[in-house]
Amino acid sequence: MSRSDLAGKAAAPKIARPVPLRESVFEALLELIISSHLRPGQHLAESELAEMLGVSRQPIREALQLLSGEGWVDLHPGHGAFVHAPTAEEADQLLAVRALLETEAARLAARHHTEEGVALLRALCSRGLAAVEADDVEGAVAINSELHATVMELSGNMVLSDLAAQVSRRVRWYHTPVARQRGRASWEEHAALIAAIADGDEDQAGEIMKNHTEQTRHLYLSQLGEDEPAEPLPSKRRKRRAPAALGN
Amino acid sequence: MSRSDLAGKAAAPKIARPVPLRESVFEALLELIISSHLRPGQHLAESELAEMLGVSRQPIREALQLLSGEGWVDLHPGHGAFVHAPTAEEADQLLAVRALLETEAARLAARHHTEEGVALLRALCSRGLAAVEADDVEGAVAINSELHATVMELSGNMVLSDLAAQVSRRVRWYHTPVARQRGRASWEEHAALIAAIADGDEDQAGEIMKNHTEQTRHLYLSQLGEDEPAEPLPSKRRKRRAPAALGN
DNA sequence: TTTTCGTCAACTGCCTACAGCATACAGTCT
DNA sequence: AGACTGTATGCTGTAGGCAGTTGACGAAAA
Repeated sequence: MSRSDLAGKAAAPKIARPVPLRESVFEALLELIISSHLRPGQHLAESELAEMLGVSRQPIREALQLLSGEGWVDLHPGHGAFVHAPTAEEADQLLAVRALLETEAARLAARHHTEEGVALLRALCSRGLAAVEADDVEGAVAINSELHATVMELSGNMVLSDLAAQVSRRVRWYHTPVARQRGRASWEEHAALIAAIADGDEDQAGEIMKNHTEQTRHLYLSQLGEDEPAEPLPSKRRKRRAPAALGN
Repeated sequence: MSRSDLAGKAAAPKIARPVPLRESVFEALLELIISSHLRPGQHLAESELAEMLGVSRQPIREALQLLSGEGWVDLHPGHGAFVHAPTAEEADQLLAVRALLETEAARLAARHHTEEGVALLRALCSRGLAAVEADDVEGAVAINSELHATVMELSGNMVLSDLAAQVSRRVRWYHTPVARQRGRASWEEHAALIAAIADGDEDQAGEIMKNHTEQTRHLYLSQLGEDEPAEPLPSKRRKRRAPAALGN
């Protein structure tokens, strides 16, 4: 009797992770991409990567698929993988979508706010402020991410949260040191946001988050405009997958 | 010299598609999942699927990764793949997010509207209406999808468009025959939406799309409430990657 | 010189095979 | 009887290898 006949059993497997090789490869390649050791548009030969990382081609292939799913590389069937070439236009769109998702999350968080949730946010906020005061930029950035992620969690919409996380990861392409520039102001906005959430004031929370994210967006863009020499490819239209047949 | 040294070359390869096996497998498995031949929570043994489809495990693995990326299956490292167990809660969240994305798209489409775009929408709308009049449900559904996809395109935000497409595909889990129920009303809303877009009236377009999608959402949910025996678990908060324990 | 065709190297997609775990079962001990 | 442990089976993760195809380079023809 094969295990798959036990439909519905699906007892939650232990999350003791042997950390499959594919994930290490994923991390390694991601690091190479972010650090620009693998450059945008570059063709990624599986054999080459396999040799470079000392593994076989199989884990490489799977890691590439994961990377493709998050938008780091483009997979062209029969032609291999290419490092995704980010454009200023795409960055703008990415940040706009992120703003949209986060704004909605803030509204929902305000609607469903709980004691513990607000307490958690407040704790993060003061930790973040402390980090800023101590000039601990790395720490502040980390806490900032955590705070935003927490707001997403508190929205109660897991789908929204997952999507936002995905988008946020992609923004890492443009890892300009924006956080350094916002400093205190950003954390004051956070405090105001938390207050609005605690009051259950949806509109206020949404408005604050909107301004907050839009401001980050403008900062990113001005930063990009400087050091990005603009993309060589003029934003080619991607092939479309079959549309989802569903009714409205 | 290896080909990958030619960074920046990245000439978009011809999209002459030999249709890799992995994609056929993807389609086949998706069909099996949607048709409930593979049931939610079921463990998918690679060897079994491989034998069933007459291919080796490799394309199966890759197809499973693709399916995982779109939320159809859950991958648990070291434990294999499980058919994702959708819940009413998730459906609600999915539809809420879709409404959010489509509403924003409608606003943007109104802002950036063009002659051709509006003409395209009008054509689709009348075709859709004709299909409804002719009781061609399948056709109407297809045209409806195309119309919504077109609005997404016209928003000019490719990231937003892709994300919405992804979400819309996931909604196919809940492929209740909603379209049959909305009928004419839906297409009248479409017409109003197009008029607002043509006028460049963002707020109006956004409002119409919001109502439009929210209505669909309510219809879906009421439908789900009926024929879905409702998930056994009373909307348990999802753990990190723990599978939805189904049918205990 | 420019164009076309043939040859060739390299790469992708796929298959087979093996090692390491995880789960299930049976036998043993308390 | 119940709990525990050893064993066996099946599955995943990975390696290695082969066939088909793509793209590039160079030679021959216009």
